[in-house]
Amino acid sequence: MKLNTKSRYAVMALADMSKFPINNPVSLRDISLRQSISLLYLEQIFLKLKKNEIVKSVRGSSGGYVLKRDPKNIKLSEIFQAVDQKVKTVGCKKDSKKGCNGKSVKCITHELWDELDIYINNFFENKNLSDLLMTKERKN
Amino acid sequence: MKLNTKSRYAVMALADMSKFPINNPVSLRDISLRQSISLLYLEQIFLKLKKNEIVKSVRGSSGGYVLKRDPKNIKLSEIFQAVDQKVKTVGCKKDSKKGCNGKSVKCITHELWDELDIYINNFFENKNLSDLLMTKERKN
DNA sequence: TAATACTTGACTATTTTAGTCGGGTATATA
DNA sequence: TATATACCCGACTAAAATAGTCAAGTATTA
Repeated sequence: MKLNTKSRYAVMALADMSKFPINNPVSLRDISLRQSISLLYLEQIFLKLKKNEIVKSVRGSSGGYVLKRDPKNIKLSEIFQAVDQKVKTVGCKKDSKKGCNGKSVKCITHELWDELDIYINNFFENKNLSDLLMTKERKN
Repeated sequence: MKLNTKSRYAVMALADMSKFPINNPVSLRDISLRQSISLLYLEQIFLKLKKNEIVKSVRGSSGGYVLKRDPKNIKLSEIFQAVDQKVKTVGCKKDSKKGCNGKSVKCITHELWDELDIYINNFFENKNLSDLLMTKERKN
């Protein structure tokens, strides 16, 4: 059970941005340097974040990306969805009336995986970007 | 974020076994047929479960595998550990005093991933094999 | 007009996953 | 005691997913 780098980097990059005054464009180059994430990879990730209305872009020199909303209003679950990281622990379809793996009955552990999905999603639903910063501040 | 088949099959197979009287060897062939899991793959999985003292084997004709403990006392977290499925959502080492990715500081989201790991592990710590069967019975 | 920075699709190497294969050994029962 | 059943185990492999890179742009500002 592992998180992929895309989601991890997305959260890291957005957390990085949150530390700067809103409306102040932050360039991917800077994020790349500060967080040690490949610039080219970041570009890929931010396109998705943009499409999903989490950030907006400011083109041209001294441009960059800007959070589209207050960090308080950006849930981690949104970020994950944006970068295609579904939290879907197994193949058999969630809530499917039909069975799993083409059979006519639900697999014996079906309810368990459904429950797990909900449980994990819940974690991300209840955390927003500003929560991350607060934790950080308390510690240092 | 996805569960691998090894852990899923392990739980499915053990849940299947739990339905039979304890001390009655259940053959992998039967589990394979009932749960539609490749026999050869099951063998791989059960070797691990055996090494980790979750089942014991009865060799020879009319042999099979037997749960080593009451289903009530087999936590899902044990099963996951047995089949090498660490719940470790990211690369940076849990609780590491040093930084992440070879840097001297913790990555900005480090605490978050630690928290997530604990959260998920908690789910598996608090569920045992017999819980699965009970859910099943309530529903049918 | 040069430099900065976003835009986009296609491509690729690496790693992980999900198995299979082959050749065993042990034991019950006919 | 033969034989079928069932566990044992390491090595191998195809396919999919991941984690990026590359090339060739466009927009904007200093």
